[in-house]
Amino acid sequence: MEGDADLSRVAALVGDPTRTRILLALGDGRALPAGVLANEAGVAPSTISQHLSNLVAGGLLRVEPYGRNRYFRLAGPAVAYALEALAQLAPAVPVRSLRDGTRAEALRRARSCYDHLAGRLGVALMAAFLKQGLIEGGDGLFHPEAALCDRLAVAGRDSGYRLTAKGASVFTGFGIDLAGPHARPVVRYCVDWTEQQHHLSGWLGAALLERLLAMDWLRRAQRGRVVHLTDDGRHGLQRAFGVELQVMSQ
Amino acid sequence: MEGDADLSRVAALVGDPTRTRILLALGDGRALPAGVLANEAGVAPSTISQHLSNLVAGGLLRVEPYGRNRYFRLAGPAVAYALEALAQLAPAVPVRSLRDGTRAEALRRARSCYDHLAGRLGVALMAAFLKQGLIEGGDGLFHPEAALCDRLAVAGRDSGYRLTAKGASVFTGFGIDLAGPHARPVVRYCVDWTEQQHHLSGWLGAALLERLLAMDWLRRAQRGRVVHLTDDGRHGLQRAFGVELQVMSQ
DNA sequence: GAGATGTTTCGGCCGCGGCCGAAGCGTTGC
DNA sequence: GCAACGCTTCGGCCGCGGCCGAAACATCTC
Repeated sequence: MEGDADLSRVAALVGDPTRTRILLALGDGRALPAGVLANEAGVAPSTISQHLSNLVAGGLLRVEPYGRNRYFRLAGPAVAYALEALAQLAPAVPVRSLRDGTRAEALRRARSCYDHLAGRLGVALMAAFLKQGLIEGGDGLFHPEAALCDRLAVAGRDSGYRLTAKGASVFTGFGIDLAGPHARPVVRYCVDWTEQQHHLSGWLGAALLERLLAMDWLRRAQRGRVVHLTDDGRHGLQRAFGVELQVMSQ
Repeated sequence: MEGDADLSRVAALVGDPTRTRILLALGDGRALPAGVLANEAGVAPSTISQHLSNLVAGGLLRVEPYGRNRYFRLAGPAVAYALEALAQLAPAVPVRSLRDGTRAEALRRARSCYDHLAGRLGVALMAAFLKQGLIEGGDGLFHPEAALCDRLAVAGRDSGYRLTAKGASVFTGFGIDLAGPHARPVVRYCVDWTEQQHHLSGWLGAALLERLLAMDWLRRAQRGRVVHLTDDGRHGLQRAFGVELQVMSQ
């Protein structure tokens, strides 16, 4: 009979308007520094700081210090699920909650993360690249900066993954020009927030997304970070990289 | 940008310890009067009344007046899902949340509702009885008292379902003695809370559960309302009533 | 080092909201 | 009818917690 106390404490954390704004701002898995969140929530830095420390103490947020900034993000998919479940209960417009439900699903399916692919599609591509031997490595260690996605790419360290000779040839054949120096590491990875697995980022990740959009294998949604896989794209990715995509269309 | 206000309002409703106790007390779909809830939560009647009216206004609870009592229950499965999702976030013991998860699943699968069967098993049985012509009728109208399960069986009105001649014969052959007067209607139904479909209650519902336990086709869990279907039970129910039970074992 | 920027800690103000007891209203039962 | 019971409404008390500004702390830049 102590579970109720925990439950209400967690719910009370979500139940403050300012904290709700914080959680929703981080709802898609981004990591944002305290100052940005203060601005977004419309409260003083001191206030946001207290809220953030409460949310971290309550296990809803994780904090990743980086330089003089501290980046906050949702502690995991379970937090987002809880937010979705609560949003279902909000009266508001039932139509909107339905549309938002499909939008959330689309976001989980395939989205852009800064400048590269994320979601189930991003994870599936990364898995295919490894299986086909286009990329190798991955030391299994936890690289904290990877969780921040490309946001901090310039400052990042070795990702643990390397492009293979076969990979260089295949990607070149795919229309991606690998020659010349690049301002940032060619191969990096992020821990995909919804899938909890790696997806490709770095220079190659960005070039790949750009190329897929140019070929019309992917299309950006009008608003937001969702991308849609076209029929050409589904067939093409399977032929080019052996990607197995179940119900990935649309 | 008004969704956050709704979300935080709902979360704030859950985020009070007393209200959490109310919600958890109703967590399995029961309907309880205000006085019982006041007792359970340990607050004065006036206090519980305010909480209950807030919860109803917030769409988390439904109220069903009956006589001089007012019965409260969760507004729907979505509320229970949200509570489960929040409970997942409660730090506590991660082991416990896993066990509770399987317990919640078992509860959804098959449970006793007062003195008869509910959950997926109860709904599947009801469907089989209708399909086999053991019971007929069901006028499709909403009978509010049905939602209260057998708690109010004595005071209930006509359920809309009738036992057929074939049904009388089959149930008699199954070892249920239908002869003689019964203190309450033989056939009644409840709106199953997790499945949102009808399951059998009334005198027959109680007699059936009793018989299934006696035959060791069902076993009660040590604690709580969960019942487990034995292997004999799964095969027996399929043979006797043509019940299709997919992954119902254990 | 000095200054700029980002973040946290502290102290104090203030309002929201939970709590109770008393009184009011509706239903049931004799 | 009157009494008992269940629940709600009202008024008032009180404490928790969100809010801010000021100051301290940490980190990067020059």
